[in-house]
Amino acid sequence: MDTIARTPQQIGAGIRRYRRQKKLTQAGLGEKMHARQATVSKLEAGEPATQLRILMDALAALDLELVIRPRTKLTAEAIEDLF
Amino acid sequence: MDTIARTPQQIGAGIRRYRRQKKLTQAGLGEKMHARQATVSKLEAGEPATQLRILMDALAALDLELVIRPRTKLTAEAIEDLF
DNA sequence: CGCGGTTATACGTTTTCGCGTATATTTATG
DNA sequence: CATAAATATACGCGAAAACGTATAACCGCG
Repeated sequence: MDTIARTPQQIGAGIRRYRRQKKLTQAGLGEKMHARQATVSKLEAGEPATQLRILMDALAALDLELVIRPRTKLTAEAIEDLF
Repeated sequence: MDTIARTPQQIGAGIRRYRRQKKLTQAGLGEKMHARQATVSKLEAGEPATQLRILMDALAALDLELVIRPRTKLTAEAIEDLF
């Protein structure tokens, strides 16, 4: 399932979901992307000052990609995803 | 058209494309998102250490959103977009 | 319960942001 | 061309990340 993100928190939540799907720990992901477990923790927590490099490294390590697109109207279903 | 991004450079290029579509200058976008023109410039240049907050503020100001999804195979068309 | 694995947090250091301010450089337009 | 507008770059500063290392808090499972 694709994840819509409009805030750093939502990005973090998405990363976490995909990481768990792949049965990886934060430490395991950290190793793949050459970052510390603590850094992965902050990324997933949605720390707004996290650097883009960290995000992109995580996405690459999880074989994910970003799409930038015009904001969609929120469907009832999408609203559910916010929680 | 949606933009696929796997690197900070591609994110920057996407932002720039959407900004121009909206007939905004870097300074104009900067004002909307409470950042300096110089900061917008670095974001669009794909500076990897740009902070997530800056990216999300820019997306919000441009009425855009992110989607996180598994990497797609590159179609011939998508490969064109890389250049 | 108790424990092993996972995740959150801490401290000191190095690195780098984004800021204000200012200017160089590039690009568009008359 | 000339000139204005837009974009890239510079310097010094304060704030905060990511780092190594370590430990505390949490969570599932026997």
